[in-house]
Amino acid sequence: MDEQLTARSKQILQAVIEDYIATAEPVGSRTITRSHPISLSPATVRNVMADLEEMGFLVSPHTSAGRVPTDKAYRFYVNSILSAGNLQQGNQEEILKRCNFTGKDVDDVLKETSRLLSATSSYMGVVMAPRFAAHVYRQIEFVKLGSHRILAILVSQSGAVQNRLIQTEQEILQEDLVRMSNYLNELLHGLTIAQVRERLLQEMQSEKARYDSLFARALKLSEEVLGDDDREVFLDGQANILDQPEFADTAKMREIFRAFEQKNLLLDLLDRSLEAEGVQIFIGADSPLLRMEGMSLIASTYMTGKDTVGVLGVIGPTRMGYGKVIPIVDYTAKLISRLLEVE
Amino acid sequence: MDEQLTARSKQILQAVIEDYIATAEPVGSRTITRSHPISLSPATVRNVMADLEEMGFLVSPHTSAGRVPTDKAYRFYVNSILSAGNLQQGNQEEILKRCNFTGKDVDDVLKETSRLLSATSSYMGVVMAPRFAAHVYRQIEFVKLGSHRILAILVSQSGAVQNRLIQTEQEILQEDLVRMSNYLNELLHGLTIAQVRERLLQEMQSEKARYDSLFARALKLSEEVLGDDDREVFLDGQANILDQPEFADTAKMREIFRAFEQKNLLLDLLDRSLEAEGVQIFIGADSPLLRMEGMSLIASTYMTGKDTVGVLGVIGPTRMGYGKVIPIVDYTAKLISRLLEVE
DNA sequence: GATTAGCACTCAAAAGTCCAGAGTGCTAAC
DNA sequence: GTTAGCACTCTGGACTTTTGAGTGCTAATC
Repeated sequence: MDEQLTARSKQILQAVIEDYIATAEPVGSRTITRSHPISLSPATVRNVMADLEEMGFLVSPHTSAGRVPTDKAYRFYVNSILSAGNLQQGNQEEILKRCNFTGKDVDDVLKETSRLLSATSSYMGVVMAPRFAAHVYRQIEFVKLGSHRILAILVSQSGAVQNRLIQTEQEILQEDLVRMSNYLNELLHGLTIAQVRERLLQEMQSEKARYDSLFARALKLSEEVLGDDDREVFLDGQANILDQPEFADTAKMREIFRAFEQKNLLLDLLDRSLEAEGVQIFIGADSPLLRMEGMSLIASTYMTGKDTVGVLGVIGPTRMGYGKVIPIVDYTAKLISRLLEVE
Repeated sequence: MDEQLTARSKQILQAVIEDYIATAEPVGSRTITRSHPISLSPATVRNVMADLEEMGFLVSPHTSAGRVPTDKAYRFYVNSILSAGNLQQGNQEEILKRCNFTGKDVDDVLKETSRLLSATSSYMGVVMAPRFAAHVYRQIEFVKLGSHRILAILVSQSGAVQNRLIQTEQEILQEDLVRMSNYLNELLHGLTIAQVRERLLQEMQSEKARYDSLFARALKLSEEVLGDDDREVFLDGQANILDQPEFADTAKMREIFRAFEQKNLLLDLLDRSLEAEGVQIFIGADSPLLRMEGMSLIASTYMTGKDTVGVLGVIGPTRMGYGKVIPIVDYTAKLISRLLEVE
């Protein structure tokens, strides 16, 4: 990947990228020599830039404008320049100061986290909730609301709650409901929700279900609570991208908002980041969603205990303050992991 | 309010408003005579329009543009022209087709409703959830997750669920938790959450709390679940307003998004609609939020049984298709009321 | 007396023109 | 290898012109 760039080219590439990140304007040879401590004349810089353009790191929007970094340049920047230690520190206090998670349930915490990410990065914050299936079963509870209406509440070990309103055909007695949940709590204790699902299927075919109709009905009810398992995504700070000059044009903006309205595109992207651990960076063409809109994603997985369960991150323009945002995402992911572990 | 407009002026005012709603361009005398079946010459229409301007129903952005309806005109339109029966029907099938509420809990239903409203109106849909305090207490449940971690779950009669993670200082035994919830369920049965709150305060001062420490602790725990009672607001379809030509300019757009990011402004506005029953219309200057952004709100209260509990509605530009949206809001409110009643 | 035709006038938006500035590539000198 | 110099290019902003929709007024008409 290193493609033998000389130290000088690297330095100049870095200068171009950082100027562009700061101004969102194509940057020219002159500007660089002024704003960076490079003891070269503009003419020399021009030569180097021409080479970099040749190699595909830069493009000029038209003959006589400055040059703009390509996705390839950003990738190189992130991998070879930033990782060499140019990451900024010191947002940790800000993050800690902003987060108040006390007494919230898991979903609220994650929602709050997306807000936190967007506020500290000033781009969009995104959090994908753990797949419910990954949680460990803790308890099921049936609350009778009316003669034919039951509220089923499923609680996981980590405190996530899923509830569902169920209309029943026959009336079920309160005491039967209690017996049912006792059945189930014993049967399902310690399994993950995914395992629970399998187990229910098994049991429904079992001898016991055949002669014990109450048991059978219990299985059926509990299956309903497990019904859907769409992952939730929390997205916050859309308004932030309005401030990015590259999206000033209305048509562009509309496209972006429309794209992010469909959370499934976003889900696909986040799903991919689940595959590897730690911080990952998707730049432009890495994903259909991002490519179209000229955006990047900095994502990190987070865990409960030792299981990777979800992804959180920041979405911004490719021209994003990577040096600042990467540590933010990294730190936040660790914070959430720690939080979920204690729980 | 009728301010003696002649039938002809009314007709012309209506024409101006409807043209403007359709095109978002100032409308001139010529345009009207062409697009409406009015057997008058442009010159005559001009005279009438001049009168209407005098009366404050129209303004011209500048000398030689057409004219634009004022808020006053919209109000007149909504009250005196539309209510005379120009409401369109026939969105009911679309609404019914789009809504799938089966098996969702209350919050999900309301969220889905805001989506429904925005999709059918093509403006923004907004739903304010019932104040939790208005719900009737049904049951409280404590689930022990760890030695010092308890999940408290509060269920209302209508199936709304509120849960809270609580860190305790001393460990509480499972069986004590069961006794606690039994206490509370008996004590609080049939009260509204608001009453529950008062009752808890009373009880905490009582004799019993003084000598029965378990009881006292139960009270304290349950108080925590009641902690916050911020009303939830679901807002959907922000992207829709991007399509409105009057907001094409980026600065305007940004303003709007920022304004709606702070849900408290929205809450204030919606709170006001709670005061009266049925469909209400706020146009521009009626509210600080709307005035600034040139928007209107069509809202309706909805109920559970016979209690007004929440508000839902549509927010769009003042130049909004009132004739279409009013019935949508009305019908949706009734739909939700019916749904919550059965529950 | 209400309605209409005619006309001079106004103004904003669109199209056209011009200019300055930033930038480039190339060549020749250092 | 580096740099100075120069001719060339292109965009964006300022300024002007044109166009067209619309107005208000007056005088003629129904």
